[in-house]
Amino acid sequence: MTVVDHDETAVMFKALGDPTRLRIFQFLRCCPAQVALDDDGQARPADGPTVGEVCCSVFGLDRPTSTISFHLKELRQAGLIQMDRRGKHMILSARRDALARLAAFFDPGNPCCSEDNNP
Amino acid sequence: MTVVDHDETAVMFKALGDPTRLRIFQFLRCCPAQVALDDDGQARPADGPTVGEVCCSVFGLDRPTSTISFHLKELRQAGLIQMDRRGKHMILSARRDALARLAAFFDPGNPCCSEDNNP
DNA sequence: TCGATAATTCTATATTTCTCGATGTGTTGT
DNA sequence: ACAACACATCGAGAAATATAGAATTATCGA
Repeated sequence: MTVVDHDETAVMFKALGDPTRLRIFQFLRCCPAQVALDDDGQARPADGPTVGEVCCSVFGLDRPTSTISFHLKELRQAGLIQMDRRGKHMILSARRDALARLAAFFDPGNPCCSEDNNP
Repeated sequence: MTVVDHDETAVMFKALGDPTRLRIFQFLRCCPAQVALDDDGQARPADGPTVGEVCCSVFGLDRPTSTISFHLKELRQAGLIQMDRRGKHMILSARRDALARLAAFFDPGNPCCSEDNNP
């Protein structure tokens, strides 16, 4: 059984608790980055929305990129998104492990009363 | 397909984004209130943890009830919990519709790219 | 190397949030 | 009616957060 760390999970929820960040996250979730295989065999986002594109698509130019940058940092530090440099751009993508973790948190079949969650 | 209101969902996430509230919510989720049938045939929590019990179980007496009250109000206003008066006590319970909504939000099968979510 | 582009960091400010003690409200038992 | 109990609300203070503009870093192309 997966041990759920409440504090880490709370950080994720807090990150998603801001409407601006939630819109960004939903946008990224819906525009999955193409993946390419690394030299190591690791899958890495090879193409996808950039910071500017998110800023434009989600907010229609009426917000400075510094604000978006701030929110992207929050999402990244919460473990919700990944940012990979691609030349001058940064490629953004939602982290699937984060999505899986949150999905598991709300899974009705999840035995939440185990000692993992109620120490 | 259910239309997802981002702002309302963000309010839920914000409510769960505080460690104190997340612990309360998890506690309530794991201690489901017994339900009784109302005169109208409506199911209502008939028994379950009270404010004082939550305060004691989750925080071990080292917090004033006013603080817990503040967080319970946040959870209630976010639509995450229900509070029913039972004499001097308040019976607390996690709202199943909220849980279902959040579960649907993270459901991998959820077609998040529909116009519902990307206006 | 220089300029242009993309994005981050810095600084300041306004707002919100969390916390706690004191006070208030509602209910039960006597 | 009155005291005791459970909980909510109020008020204040400290801390965190969101926002935007200015300055900075990093990368690419000429």
